[in-house]
Amino acid sequence: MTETQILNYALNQFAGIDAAAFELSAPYWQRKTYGKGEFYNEYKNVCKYLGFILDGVFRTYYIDDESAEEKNVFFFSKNQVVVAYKSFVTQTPCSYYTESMTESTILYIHINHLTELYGKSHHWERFGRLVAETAFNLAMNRAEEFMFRTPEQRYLELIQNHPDIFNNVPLYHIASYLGIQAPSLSRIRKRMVGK
Amino acid sequence: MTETQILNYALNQFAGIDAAAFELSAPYWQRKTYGKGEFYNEYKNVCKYLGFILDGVFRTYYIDDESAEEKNVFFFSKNQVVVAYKSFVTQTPCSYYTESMTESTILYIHINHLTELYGKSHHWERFGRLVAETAFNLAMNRAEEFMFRTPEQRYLELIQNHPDIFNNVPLYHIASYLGIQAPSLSRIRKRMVGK
DNA sequence: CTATATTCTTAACCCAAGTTAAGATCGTCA
DNA sequence: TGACGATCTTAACTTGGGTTAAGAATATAG
Repeated sequence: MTETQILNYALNQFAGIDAAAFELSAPYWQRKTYGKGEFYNEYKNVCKYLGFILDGVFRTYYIDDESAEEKNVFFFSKNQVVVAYKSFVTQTPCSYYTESMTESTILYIHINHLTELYGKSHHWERFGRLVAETAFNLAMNRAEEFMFRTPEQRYLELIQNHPDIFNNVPLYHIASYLGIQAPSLSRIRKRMVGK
Repeated sequence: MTETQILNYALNQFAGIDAAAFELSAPYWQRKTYGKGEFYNEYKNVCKYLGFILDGVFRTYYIDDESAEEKNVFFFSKNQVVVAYKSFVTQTPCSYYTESMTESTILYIHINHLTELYGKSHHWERFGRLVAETAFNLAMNRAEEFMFRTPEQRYLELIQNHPDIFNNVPLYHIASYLGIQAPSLSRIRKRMVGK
C-alpha cells in the first residue's frame, strides 16, 4: 500500500471520506520526515498545518515558567492526527512545543487548503467537526485523569490503554505525562510489584 | 428588554447570528425555570437540549465510585451556554450530573431543531462550530489548571478570573472544583493572609 | 432574638509526592 | 569489551494535602 492509500484508508475510517472527496484533497497533501528532537511546531508559532502520522511518535509539552521544567501534555502516534488544535483553529501563537521523539514521517495539509475543502464537500466539513470532537475528547480525558484519578491509577490506565506509548517512551517522559516526578514513578512501580 | 431579545443579542455577540437567522430559530426556543438543587441533566441520561442561562448558576459534577464524593467539574452562569457537551453531540449517556445551584431560568433548544438549523443557515453552522470550540477551551483550560498549577494558584486564578462564581458559591464547592478538600482550602486561605 | 442548620476553620496525625543527590543499570558505539 | 552517556532507582528529608472529628462562625427560620 502506498502512503497515499494509507491516508485515504485512514480518512475513510475516521470521517467517511470517500474516493471522490479524497481526490479533491490529493494535490494538497505533502510529505515530511522528522529526525528525533525536531519540532512539528514551537512555542509562539502559529500552527498552520494539520498532520497525519504515517510513522513515529510526537509529544507536545509545556515549559513551566517557574520551574523551567517540561511538562508533557499529549502524545501522538502512528495513524493519528498531529496538530496544535487551538493554535490551528484560531491561528494564534501556540503555548506548546510539539516535538518528534523518533524518526517520523507525516503527511500534512495547510489550513487554507483544508478550509477550501470544507466549502467543497460535506465529507470534509464532517472531517472538520470530527477533528474538533477528537480534540475535545483528548482535552476532556486529560482533565478527567487529573481531576478524578490518582497518579497510580493514571499509570495503570496508561499501560492498559496506550501500551504503544508506554513501550516506546522513556519513563521520565511518562512521569511528566502523569504529572509526577521520576522518583515518584519509581516508587509507584516498586509499590506495585507486591500486587 | 424581553428574554427573547436578550437571547438574540447574546447569540449575535457569540456567533454573529443576525435577525433573519434568529427568526429561523425563534419557534424552537423554550423557557424553563429551576429551583435550587434541580437537575438540568443527570448521570446516564442523554443530554438532548442546549440551554442558554438567563439567570442562575449551574454546576456539573462527577460522583467518584470509590469515595462516593461529588467532584465539581464546571460551573456555568448567566449569559453562558449550559450543556453536557459530549453527551449532547454524540447522544450518548452522560457521566455527570448538572444541577442548578440557585433559582435559575434558561432558554433551551432540542438537538434535532439545532441540527435542522445547521442545514438552513451558515450562521447556525458557525454557531455549532463555536460551541465546539468553547467546549474544547473549557476542557483544555481545566486540564491545564491541573497539569500546570498548584491548588493555591488555581484558587488565586479562580478569584481573579471568575469572581462571579467565587462570590456566589460555598467554599466547599470551590474546594471540590479546585480538586482539594475543604480543610485544605482553609489552610491555603490562612497561609495567604500573610501576603 | 433565639434555635437550628449550614458552612467554615482548626487540630492532630498520616501518607504520598517533591527535592536533591548518589549510585545502579542499561545501551551504544568505538 | 570497555567506556561513556542516558536512564532508572534509591535514600533521606521536606512539604502539603487527606482524613477525621471537634468546635467556631454565619445564615435562616420560627
